[in-house]
Amino acid sequence: MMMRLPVATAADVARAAGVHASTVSRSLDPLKRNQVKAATRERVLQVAAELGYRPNMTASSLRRRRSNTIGVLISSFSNPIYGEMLHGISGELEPLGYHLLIAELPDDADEHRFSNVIEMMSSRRIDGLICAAARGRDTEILRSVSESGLPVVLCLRWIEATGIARIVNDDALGGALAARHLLSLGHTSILEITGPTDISTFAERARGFHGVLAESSATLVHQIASSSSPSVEEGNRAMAEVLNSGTPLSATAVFAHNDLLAVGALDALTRAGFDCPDQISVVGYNDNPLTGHLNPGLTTIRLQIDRMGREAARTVLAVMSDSARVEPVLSLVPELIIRASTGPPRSPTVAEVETDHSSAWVEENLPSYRA
Amino acid sequence: MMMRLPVATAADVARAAGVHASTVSRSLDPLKRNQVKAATRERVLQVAAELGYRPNMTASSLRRRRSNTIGVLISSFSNPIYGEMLHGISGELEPLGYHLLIAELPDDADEHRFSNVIEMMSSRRIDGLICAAARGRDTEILRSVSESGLPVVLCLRWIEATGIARIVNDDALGGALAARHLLSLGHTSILEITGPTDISTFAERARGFHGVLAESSATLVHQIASSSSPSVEEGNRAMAEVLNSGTPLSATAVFAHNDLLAVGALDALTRAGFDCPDQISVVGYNDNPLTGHLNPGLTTIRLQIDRMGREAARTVLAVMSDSARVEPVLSLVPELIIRASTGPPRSPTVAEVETDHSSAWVEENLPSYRA
DNA sequence: ATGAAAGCGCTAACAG
DNA sequence: CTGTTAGCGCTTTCAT
Repeated sequence: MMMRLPVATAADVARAAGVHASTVSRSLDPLKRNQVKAATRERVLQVAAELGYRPNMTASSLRRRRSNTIGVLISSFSNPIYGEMLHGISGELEPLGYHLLIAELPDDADEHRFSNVIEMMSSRRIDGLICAAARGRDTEILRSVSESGLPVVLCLRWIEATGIARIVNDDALGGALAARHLLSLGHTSILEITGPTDISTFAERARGFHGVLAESSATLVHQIASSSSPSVEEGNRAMAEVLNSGTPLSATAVFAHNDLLAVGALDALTRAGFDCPDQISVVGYNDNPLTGHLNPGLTTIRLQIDRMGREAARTVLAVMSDSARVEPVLSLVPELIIRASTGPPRSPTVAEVETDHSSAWVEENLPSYRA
Repeated sequence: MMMRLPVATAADVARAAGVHASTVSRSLDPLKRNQVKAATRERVLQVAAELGYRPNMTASSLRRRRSNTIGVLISSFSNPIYGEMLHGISGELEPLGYHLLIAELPDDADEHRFSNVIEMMSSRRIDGLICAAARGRDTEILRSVSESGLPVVLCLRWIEATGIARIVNDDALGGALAARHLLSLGHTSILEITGPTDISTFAERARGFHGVLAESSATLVHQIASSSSPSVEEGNRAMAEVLNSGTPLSATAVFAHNDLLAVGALDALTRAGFDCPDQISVVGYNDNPLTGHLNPGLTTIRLQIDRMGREAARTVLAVMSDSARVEPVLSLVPELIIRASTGPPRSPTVAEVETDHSSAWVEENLPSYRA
């Protein structure tokens, strides 16, 4: 199968077909093809195919002032949640002829770096931006970018900026689900391992969690895990620090802001001789791949990541075409996945312990992938 | 909708600075800035900063016939291996001012789709292509693309095409490591769950695995898992099929071509009452995140994915600047990670069973990420 | 050291 | 319907 790179230009095709370059352009434009006589168009398409003509998108972008490219900002390629999200975005956008300019923006990068990346993207004339890496400190930049006319959609993480559409998970609800689950099991002394709170996802998880606890008689031991990276190591370190603090562990349950922190905490607890779930319950967040197969299977909060990506993609297109009538906020509902890492506390506190294990169990639905 | 602020052009800066646009261009070009008198350059930079001037990369690309963009083809965003790889590629390329145009190309897509994506990328004037999604059937296309002059580097997966650089893992060695490990434990009847063999990674794993077995007295039960998707479900299905076939399971060990297949197989085995590793050993491949925390921890093959991405990035730059003197093949060495899912067979066959559990154990080194 | 001129390849606007 | 004209914004000769 011979295939050559676009070396023929519209002018070449025009010459070979005996027409003008603009007629070539029109013949290939789906919106203008019927401005061309069918016979002429046929001939142009025929010649174009023979020469292997592909319009030069760079020239087209320059002239049309649009690139059919959507910029996407993520905080890390290594986090499977972003893979899932990009899958959704890509699945929605590629069939429509849009392509993705993706940049990784680590959470410890400063705002300067952040605005540099955005400027680089807009200098490439992206038609819209999906930002899934926003931190509190980026509010001003994002607001001014949005006000300058670039269609922006916040995805996953939001910031305080009215006028910017956001597609997020209801993380406050997620935090509340975790809290209610632990309370319903009878836990009254709970430890929380948080992520960086200038990021909405973590701030909201904490808010929802605290809201529910405040209305109960349960006690919260608050433990900041990391202003840096919510990883297995970090969860391990945070938990070990508590365990080695001298005071015996009063908590009978742990809520970690993501699955990795939870796994790390579980490691530390297991090494310290605690049995999960008999002596300590652990709840994670995100429902990462394989969390259902851990030892024990991790109770966690599942998010609609793929759908979030798809909705963000649809929304950025909507903002591009008519920003006025775009629903500014879509908050997706998370789901509690109960597995084996949570159970009643060692010494159940009083009365009715609702063990909703059986009723709320949700069938596994892991993504499929290969190497 | 607020209008996009009129961005300053080089002409605007030139007018405000009292110079010609070409002087603006030269003042900002790192390679030509010393062709401009220092005083003039200062003034230009000053004005450019005041006006917030950013060169329009689209125009620049059109004129210079290069885009500072590298195309990357992956088979699925959902596979964490690609996240890791993109992290490496991005980490290497972004600091040098290159950006990534990434496209997802599912393994079940036809060659037509494949060449469409490549043409779309080259119509955007990508400066080079890193292909990590190649299947056997794409050989012709990739060869002709490479021969047409676009710098191409194969990453992760290779095809039969001399003249195209490749950065891959030594998957044959990986397969051999798995085989030697199982043989050293004393297994003599082994089942293999393969991935699609028109993809080099899986074909090589099988080749290396078979090579070692052929020199032993062990028997292989060959089981094709999927021409489609090597997922948990697929491993589950494949294993269940064997277990339900009527004949009792003769194998005492399973080698799955990736971790997901292994986890699925393990599920099916556990449900059928087999204890791992006492009654059945399982080896996976890839060392996905959290596999070390599974129940039991999964013995698997770890790859240098991040490094592979970095090397691929460096290599594509090398091909772009001087394709003649590029080392055409880099094969990275995989590593056996022994965990709890493998042990001696139920009825050890004869003599010296080398249990290398303790000696070859490797410290966990999971990537850190957050949501 | 700087300016003038000439496009890169495409498409919108305007004729006819 | 189709051709002509005129750039998009930048970089590169080629002069000076």
